[in-house]
Amino acid sequence: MYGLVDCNNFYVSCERAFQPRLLGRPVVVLSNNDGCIISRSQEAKDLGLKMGEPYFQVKPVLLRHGVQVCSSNYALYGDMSRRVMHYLASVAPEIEIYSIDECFLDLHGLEPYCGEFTQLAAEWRRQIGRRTHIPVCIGLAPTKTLAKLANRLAKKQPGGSGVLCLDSPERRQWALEHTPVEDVWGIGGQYGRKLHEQGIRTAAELAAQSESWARKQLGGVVGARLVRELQGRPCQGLLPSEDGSLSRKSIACTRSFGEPLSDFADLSAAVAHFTSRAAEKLRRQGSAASVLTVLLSKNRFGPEPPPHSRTAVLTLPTATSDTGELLRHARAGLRRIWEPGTVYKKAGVLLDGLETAGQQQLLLFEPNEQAERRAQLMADLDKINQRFGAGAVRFAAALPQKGTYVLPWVGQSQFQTPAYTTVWEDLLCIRG
DNA sequence: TCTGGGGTCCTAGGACCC
DNA sequence: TCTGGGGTCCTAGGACCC
Repeated sequence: MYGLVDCNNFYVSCERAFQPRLLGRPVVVLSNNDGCIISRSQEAKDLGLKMGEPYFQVKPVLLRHGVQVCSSNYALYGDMSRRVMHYLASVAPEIEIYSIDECFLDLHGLEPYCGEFTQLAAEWRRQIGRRTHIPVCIGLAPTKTLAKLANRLAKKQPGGSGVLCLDSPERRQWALEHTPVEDVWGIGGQYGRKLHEQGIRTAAELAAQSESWARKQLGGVVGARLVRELQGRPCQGLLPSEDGSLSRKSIACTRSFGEPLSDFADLSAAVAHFTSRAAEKLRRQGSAASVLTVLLSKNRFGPEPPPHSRTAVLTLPTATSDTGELLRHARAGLRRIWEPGTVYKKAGVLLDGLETAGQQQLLLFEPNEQAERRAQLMADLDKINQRFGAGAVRFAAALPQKGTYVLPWVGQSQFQTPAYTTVWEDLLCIRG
């Protein structure tokens, strides 16, 4: 049996956990620079507000209905996510953290120790609510795809228990018949339209197709796997990891600017900042990168025809996780694509060709003191920043100009809430 | 005026090589 | 009129997921 735990309207729920006055009211959370709506409470959904809608377009609607607006607060969401995942990892045999607000559970082998999966999941759900104030729903089924489907139905039952277990063929058939085909995991807009044209409207009708048909219609092996999983035959297990956190094949740090930038100096500082952040993520998962991509984008909504972005892909002489070295390559990449007089709206750094860190040193015949000292320096840097806050110690290349700490690429977050759980100064104060 | 970020996987044309 | 074939890399983009 597989489980899928999904935090309901996660970002909004995190804000509500520390601001109970937001309960029962329409709330939305905005993306970077207060750009788009990325999380909505049920009340906000009921007003017809859509995922990804630009804030400036729906502002009148938000005002009219008194919708509470929050800028995104990733320090808070990341920490709340860790708490939920940590609890699940302590009670389930295996977990796979699928995203910041979702994780798969592998419950195989647990059957002898629990009478009813439904009761067990309901207890986990209750515990998560008690410990974090984050509401979750749990779907249980013999495959990951069916667990996703069960979760979706659990969420839709008004006043339901928040748990749905598809442990019999009859329940699975019922669930498939009550799921529109476009809501199946892996069916997006394109495939959804295509299936409707062929008269396939529900997950049940899709599950009734043959594997060879799916192979032809839905992108080869991926489609065949999807149909098998809907039929209750598992073809994907949990992805392996030490603690549930997936080891990524690529790591990115990209950002739209608050104000458009043109100067090489500004863009260089922004790219250096993104490189530093990406390098930190890289070291956190114990990897080294052998390919670095620098990305510059113009305004993709502007009147200019595409292309709107340029990339420079650099193959590094050896895989590295050293911020200093990555900064050198990033700067060289930026030089290659930057054009004077061009107005840019976004930049980014992507790290690919990831290997396990340390491996590449085995290629050397003698121990490399220099490399060891650099590795120690990076470890110390990460330790200091973990203790005193991100960016407490930085490379000078990631500073905008001598003596200033104003980052020209950082935009407005008008409705920022405190980082309640990760910054001492932001700790919630309750007066008795 | 303002329209996110981080992933995975795939496609397709052109350059270049054998 | 006819004018190789196959491989890799580079670049830009699409589809899908959260």
